[in-house]
Amino acid sequence: MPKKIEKIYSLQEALKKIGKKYDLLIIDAINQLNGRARFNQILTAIPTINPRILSMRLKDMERNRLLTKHLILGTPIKTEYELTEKSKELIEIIDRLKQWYQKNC
Amino acid sequence: MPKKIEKIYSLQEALKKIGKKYDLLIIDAINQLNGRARFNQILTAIPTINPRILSMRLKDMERNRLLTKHLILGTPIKTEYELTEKSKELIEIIDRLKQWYQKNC
DNA sequence: ATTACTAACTATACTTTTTATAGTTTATTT
DNA sequence: AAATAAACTATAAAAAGTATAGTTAGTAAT
Repeated sequence: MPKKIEKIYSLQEALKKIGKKYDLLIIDAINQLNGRARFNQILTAIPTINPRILSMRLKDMERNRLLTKHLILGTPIKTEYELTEKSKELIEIIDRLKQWYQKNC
Repeated sequence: MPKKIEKIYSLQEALKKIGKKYDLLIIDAINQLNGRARFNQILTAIPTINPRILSMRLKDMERNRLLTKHLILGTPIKTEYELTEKSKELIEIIDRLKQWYQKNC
């Protein structure tokens, strides 16, 4: 997509990156867990998500550089997902969404 | 849901109101059309949406007081959808999302 | 008086996404 | 050898979204 047109659709494009049902919830959950969290911690923090979707979303968000995956060898092997600068910049937007809900709903 | 618990989940609850695929796009489209727009204008402004989904989303957003529906009698009969105060307060959040995309993607 | 036109939908069948639930893998501890 | 733990993966079913065509109501043109 050419640069000029990109600007027009940037909301649409932004939502392609973080507009799926659980994207912002995952970022928020990791943030509440100090910016770095394990698979099962995220699973517990979001009561309605199921492991299949979480796994798929994490993989996708890693590809989009919203998360960094860290393997912690040992037994059992552990994984940690860390927010990137890119996703940290969404925290403020997430907080505004919460404020909007508190005020209006 | 009790008030105390509500706060914890307010992102989840906020996304229930405006987290579906086209909700923010519809609000943005109407805003670009000066805060009030016709069905077919919105349909044209969002190239990928189809009339079935638009119709359903508009109905739902009206129920949630994100939009006000106005009937304009005449021939053919026209409808206009207007942003409410509640949805106007989302415009700033939408703009921040666009800025986030411009900066990071 | 039929035909055409327009806005705003609605119907139907199909595809994609998400859910629910159970099972797998790897490597210890007991 | 059996149990435990973390991080998934498999399968079938339900929900959401897509594509395309058709409906309704009321003029306006032929």
